[in-house]
Amino acid sequence: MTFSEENYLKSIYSLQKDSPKGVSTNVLAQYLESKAASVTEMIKKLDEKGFVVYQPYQGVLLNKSGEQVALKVIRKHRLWETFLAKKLDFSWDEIHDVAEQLEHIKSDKLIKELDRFLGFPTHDPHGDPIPDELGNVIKVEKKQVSELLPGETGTCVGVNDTSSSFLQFLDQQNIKLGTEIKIIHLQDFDKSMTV
Amino acid sequence: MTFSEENYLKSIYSLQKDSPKGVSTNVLAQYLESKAASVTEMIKKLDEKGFVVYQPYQGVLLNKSGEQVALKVIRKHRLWETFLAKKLDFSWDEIHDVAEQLEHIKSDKLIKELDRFLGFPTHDPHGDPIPDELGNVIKVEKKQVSELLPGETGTCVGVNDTSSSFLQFLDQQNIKLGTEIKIIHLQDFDKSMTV
DNA sequence: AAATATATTTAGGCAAACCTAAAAAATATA
DNA sequence: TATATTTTTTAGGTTTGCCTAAATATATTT
Repeated sequence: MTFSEENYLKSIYSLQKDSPKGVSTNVLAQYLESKAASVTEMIKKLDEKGFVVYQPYQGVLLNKSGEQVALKVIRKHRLWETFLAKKLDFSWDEIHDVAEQLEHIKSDKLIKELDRFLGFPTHDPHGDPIPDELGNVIKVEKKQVSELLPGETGTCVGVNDTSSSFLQFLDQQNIKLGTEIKIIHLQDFDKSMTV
Repeated sequence: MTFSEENYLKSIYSLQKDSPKGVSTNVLAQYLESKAASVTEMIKKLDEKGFVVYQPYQGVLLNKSGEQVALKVIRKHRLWETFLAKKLDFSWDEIHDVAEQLEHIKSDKLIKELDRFLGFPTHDPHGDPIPDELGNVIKVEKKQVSELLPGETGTCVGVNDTSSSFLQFLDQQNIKLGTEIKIIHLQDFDKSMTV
């Protein structure tokens, strides 16, 4: 399993939730910052190897085996993100790029020991659940801040926009994971305030 | 700088101590478990890029720039080995293969933070010195156990043979880093005993 | 010094992963 | 439905890093 193959499987995993009939070549290419022709080539190979189901012009979906690989990579990614944030003083917006590299390290013992060292965390610093060794993922009910009404309160469990600028903005506002957010007033043009 | 290029520079660094006039193509090929033709190709590229001095048929040596890269990779390798051994319960003989992968992760902040997290270690679990950020390496006077005379005492600071079987043998004999070794009796056929 | 042996380089190939440009299929529009 | 547009695939190239086999240079023997 090469780095590139792992990245394809991980990307298909993320994208197939929104396109359950098949992830299109173009969408995948854009997500991977690659070209459609490269994607066609790779998913044909992944199909031959038995990780995905690919039907020309119909898009691609993971099968059981591909999903297990994707979940293992995601597990590693999120464990490393947790390590970087909790043990190494990395800030929210710095962990992703490094975890993107660390997730490809091959060593079952390493995953196991890292998990133990971190105290078997269930969620990463972005609030996303960490799949367990068997590939099971805990689902959390999430609401968008925009869905909250004035007076309502929620706990920040994650973010959708992971751009550096947005994460830095949150740090500046002292909004972290677990921070309670209360909508004090809602302007007509959608303006909310935090407590 | 690719993984492969880093491995070449690291290998040349290790080998050039014993062949200060130039590391031969064949020796390098054997060390890297590769073939002479592949080595010739790569060192020509590294020469063009300005990391080594290569003269056909005369072998290859690192220049300043190549040495700095090699030392940085070695620094990362040894910091990761320290991490695996001290924080993740990896045994002496298990750390090398994983560190071999981790040493190629690219992030200056990661090295810095890992160093701090480990308490700025000066030596790795094998007793080898960890180069500092500037590439300076502490030299330790080492003696071979075979150079000690009966009655003399020394402290174990490292091993030369890093094979699994030998490291397991040492574990079994309860010989660790820092273990004091005293030669009690020396048989004619070179047989020593520990205290 | 000539012949043989060894080490090194050159030449030509291969697989992975990417690319552009052209062809073909699917979808949308008139 | 026929035409135009978009999406996807195919065909042909490129780079990196590896290989084998053949050619060439160096080293060792005799």
